[in-house]
Amino acid sequence: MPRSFLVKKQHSTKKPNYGGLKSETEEAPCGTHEDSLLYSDVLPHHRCPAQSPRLQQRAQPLSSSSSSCPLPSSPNTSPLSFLGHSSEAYSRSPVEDNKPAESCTKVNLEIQCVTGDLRQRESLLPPSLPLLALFPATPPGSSSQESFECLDCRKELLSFSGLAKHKQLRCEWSSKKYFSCKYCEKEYVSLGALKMHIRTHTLPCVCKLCGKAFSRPWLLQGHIRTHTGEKPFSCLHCSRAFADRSNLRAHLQTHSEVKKYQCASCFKTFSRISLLAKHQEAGCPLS
DNA sequence: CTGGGGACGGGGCCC
DNA sequence: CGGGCCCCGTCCCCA
Repeated sequence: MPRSFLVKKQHSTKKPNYGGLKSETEEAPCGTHEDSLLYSDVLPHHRCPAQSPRLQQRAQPLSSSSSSCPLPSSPNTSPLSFLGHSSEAYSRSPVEDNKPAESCTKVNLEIQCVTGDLRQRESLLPPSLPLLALFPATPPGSSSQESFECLDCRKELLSFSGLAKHKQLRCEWSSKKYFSCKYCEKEYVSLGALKMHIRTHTLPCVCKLCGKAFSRPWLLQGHIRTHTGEKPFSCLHCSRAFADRSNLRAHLQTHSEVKKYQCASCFKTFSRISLLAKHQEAGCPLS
């Protein structure tokens, strides 16, 4: 599992300096803090068809140049900047400046999603660039009969109204919605999942003792136990206690005669899959 | 080198 | 829909 969002990134120091984190997030303490979802947090990446894994299969060659994807796709670029809106107004977040997060939550949220809906896509385009001009279903010179192609399912319709009706009522792909994270490339089918994921970027839960930031309250609670020394998870087989349930679970493996993870070659068992992996990487003598 | 503990992460599930 | 919790997992450190 990638740990790119881990706060702890200084491998050489056991006690990382969280001063920088504190300055950015201390005004958004967990528990009272509401997720600071801004426009830019939940606005979709403006993917051209070729950017979507699903759409990629059906992507048609729109153009040989990068202009085939006229919409901005960089997560660092305000998706609305090209619409004439103030880029700053839509891209600021607690991570990017030191404004109290609470002030950001007052922003009237406009949740959009990546969808195949023609009207929504069109609304994201500059008024000067009609959608059909960007994605002609009939390449110039290839046919005399003009048609309108659904970009999502490749079905061709004879009229614009037919295309609109198709997308509204019949196109299976057009009803699929995607919520994209502006900080990374991840996509989610629900807004709730995306909001939770965004917390791994914004890290709204801040330890008041050391300033370290976490994505979720219970992670902070677990961290606070490292300060207080509280160990609520006790082993039933010995006197040991743990601050973390996962660590108790791992500890319970040490009491087990047969460990959970077994080498298929020598049948030696290990309490952790990482130990089994090490055993196999080092070269099992019987393998 | 191995095994175990500590700290922490993300996704999913339930309420 | 959001919060809390659980599960599974990783990485680091140390004996």
